[in-house]
Amino acid sequence: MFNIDLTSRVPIYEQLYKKTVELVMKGILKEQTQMPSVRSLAKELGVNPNTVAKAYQQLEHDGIIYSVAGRGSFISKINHQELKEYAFEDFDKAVIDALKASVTVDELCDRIKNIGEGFRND
Amino acid sequence: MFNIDLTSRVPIYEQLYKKTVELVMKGILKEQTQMPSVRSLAKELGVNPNTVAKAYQQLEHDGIIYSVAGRGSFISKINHQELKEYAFEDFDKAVIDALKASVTVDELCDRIKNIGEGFRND
DNA sequence: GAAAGTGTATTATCCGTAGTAGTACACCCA
DNA sequence: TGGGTGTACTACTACGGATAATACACTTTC
Repeated sequence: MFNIDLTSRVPIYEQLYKKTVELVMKGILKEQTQMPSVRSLAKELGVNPNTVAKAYQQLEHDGIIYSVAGRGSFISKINHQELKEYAFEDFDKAVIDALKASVTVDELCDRIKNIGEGFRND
Repeated sequence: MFNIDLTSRVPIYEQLYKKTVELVMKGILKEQTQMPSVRSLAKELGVNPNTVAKAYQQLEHDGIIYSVAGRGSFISKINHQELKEYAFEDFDKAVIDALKASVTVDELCDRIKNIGEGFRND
C-alpha cells in the first residue's frame, strides 16, 4: 500500500507524503481512517521511524492528517479541490519548462492523451 | 543569457544544461556556435569553473555540444526531435504523477491551455 | 496501577552529492 | 612564446537525507 522506491533520488519521506496524498485522492484513505503507526510502517518499509515521522509531520502541517500523541495519526477532513491544486504544482512547473523549450500547447495536450490511453490507475 | 538561480534546489550544472537545451530549441544557439569558455562563464555566473565544466561534459555526453581541447566548446548538429523528446521526459513524469492522483486527462489539458495563454517565451 | 503502544523530541553519526579551491597537463592559435 | 582552451585530479567544505539510540508524555488496554 505504501510501497516506496529506496533507490529513487526522491527522498523517502517525500515519497510517503505523495503516496498518502494519492491514496486520499483515490478515496482509499477516507476521513478518520487511522494511518499505520510510525514504528510499524517504518518496520514494514525497512526504514527509520524518524523518516516516517518526518513524512507524518509534513502531512499534518499541510492539514492532510492529524496526529494525537498516544493515539495515532488519522486522515483529516479533506478538501479534494485543495489537494488537486497540490497535485498541480509539479505539473505546472513541468509545463512551463516544456513551453520554455519551445514545445507547443497542442503538442503537450496530444502527449497527455497518449499517456492517458495507456494508463491504468490501480 | 545563461542566468541561473543560485538559491534553487536544482544543481547549478543541471540548470546550465537545461538552459543550454532551451537556447538551442529556441534557435538562439545554432550549430557551430561557440559556447562561452568554462572559465569565462564561471566568472560571469560567479561559480566554480569545475561546475561549468561538469555541465559541458554532460552536454557533450548527450551530443548537444562538442568540446575541443585548446579551442573551445561548440553546438553540435542538432536533431530537434530528439531534443524535444528530452524535454518531454520530466513532463511525462509529471503527467503520470497527476494521473495517479486521480486528475483527469481533460483537466490537465485545460490546465495547460490556461498556462499557455499567460506565457511569454522570451 | 502496570504494560504496551502511540506521537514527539533530542542528539549524534554516517553518507552521498554539490560545490569550491588549487593545481597541473595537453592542446590550439595568434 | 604566451595566453587561452578543455580536461583531470585531489582535497576540502557544506548540506540534506537517513540512521541509531534514547527519552518523554500521552492513551489504551488488561
